[in-house]
Amino acid sequence: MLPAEHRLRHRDDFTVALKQGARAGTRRLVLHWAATDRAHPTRVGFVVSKAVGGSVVRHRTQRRLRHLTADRLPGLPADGGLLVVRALPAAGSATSADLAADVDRGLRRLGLTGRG
RNA sequence: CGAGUCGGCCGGGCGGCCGCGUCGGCCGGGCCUGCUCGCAGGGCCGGCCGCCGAGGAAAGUCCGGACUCCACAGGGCAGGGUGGUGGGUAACGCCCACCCGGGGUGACCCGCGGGACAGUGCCACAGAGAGAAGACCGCCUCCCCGAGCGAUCGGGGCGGCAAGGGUGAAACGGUGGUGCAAGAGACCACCAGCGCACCGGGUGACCGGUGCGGCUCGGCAAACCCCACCCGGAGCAAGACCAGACAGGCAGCGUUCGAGGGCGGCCCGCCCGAGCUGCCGGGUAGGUCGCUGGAGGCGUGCGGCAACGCACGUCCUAGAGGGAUGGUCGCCGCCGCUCCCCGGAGCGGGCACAGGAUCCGGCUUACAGGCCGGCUCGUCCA
Repeated sequence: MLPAEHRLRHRDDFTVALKQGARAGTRRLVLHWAATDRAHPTRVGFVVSKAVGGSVVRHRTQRRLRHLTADRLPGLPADGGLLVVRALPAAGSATSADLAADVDRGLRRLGLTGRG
């Protein structure tokens, strides 16, 4: 799991990131980013709908995304924000390398690569 | 050896590295409590090490229980469920054995298997008639008309009949005889079937036998219904506790002449009872427990046809909370494709169905590939 302080847990937070945040789409993913003024570490959540696949496929996809995102967590802005990684149907049949490339591409478009 | 049938089991294996989660240990930091004042205990954060870490269906959420709360879990109605018999079990709609009916040469398989003389209802199409039913074709006596010498034939009518034909999933017994104008359980014999009595076997469903009776009145209960038995309700987001935040106001009903409540409905009984309801305003996303050791797995022995039970020994095997299993590499097994020196090489996100969420017992559904065993039939050999 992600450390508790980095977990996005409440439905309202998801809504804010999805509806009000900046968006960057790739073939397999859509990343949503909403900067907040709260003094709270950056929180990350995942959305993997049934369109991606069955229960096994959905869980595997979310695990891959969580590990990929956890590796990149130190590079994200430290002053707080909400990041939601949403999986598109193509994510279910993608390789881990493909997903990693899409995560990096999405973060770059949102201007989140590298601390600072 | 071939064909078949039933049952049990596995469901990729081994290893390296990085990462994740529970638990345990060690080290460091800071916090709280206690006192004999430098030690003990508790929990928090970080690092390192070690153990363990999804399934046979974890699934569908269809039954049954454990557990929790509703004071107790009471009666009746309504409602729901089950439905051959006996047993197993905590319990079941599950399992085992047997009975009955049907299928198969057989092993074996299939059956939502109580009641249709308690009542009501339905039986499409076809058909005259679908139930105290019915007469279309048909068969027959008699009467009338016509033809013929006549036997007889044709047409019509009052009646009788239900054997033969025809319809249908189904038409109220079957075969042979007596009988008759023609016929018919009208009567007789045997058989089938129904009912009753007795005898024998079985715990029982039921089976076998003997005698008698009236000769016989279909099907559907997954139509209503009747009978027997079972079911109080809600569910781990149950529920218990800790910490913390806030702000109340107005209206209605009520405090022994009692509001309201007792978690699906109604009535009764019993119990709790000083608050309850509506509107406006305000607050709330924290933590701990429940939470995994159990009707538990495995082995041996005993009882039982079996399901299963008992005794002894032995083992400990996930516990999250937006939810831990991901990535990568090597070797092997199986599969597919390509290549050729016919045995290897190369390629491949190939290797099913599928991911725990309180826990068990079942059922049902999905499933690549594979292993083991019992039994039956056929063929061949001894």
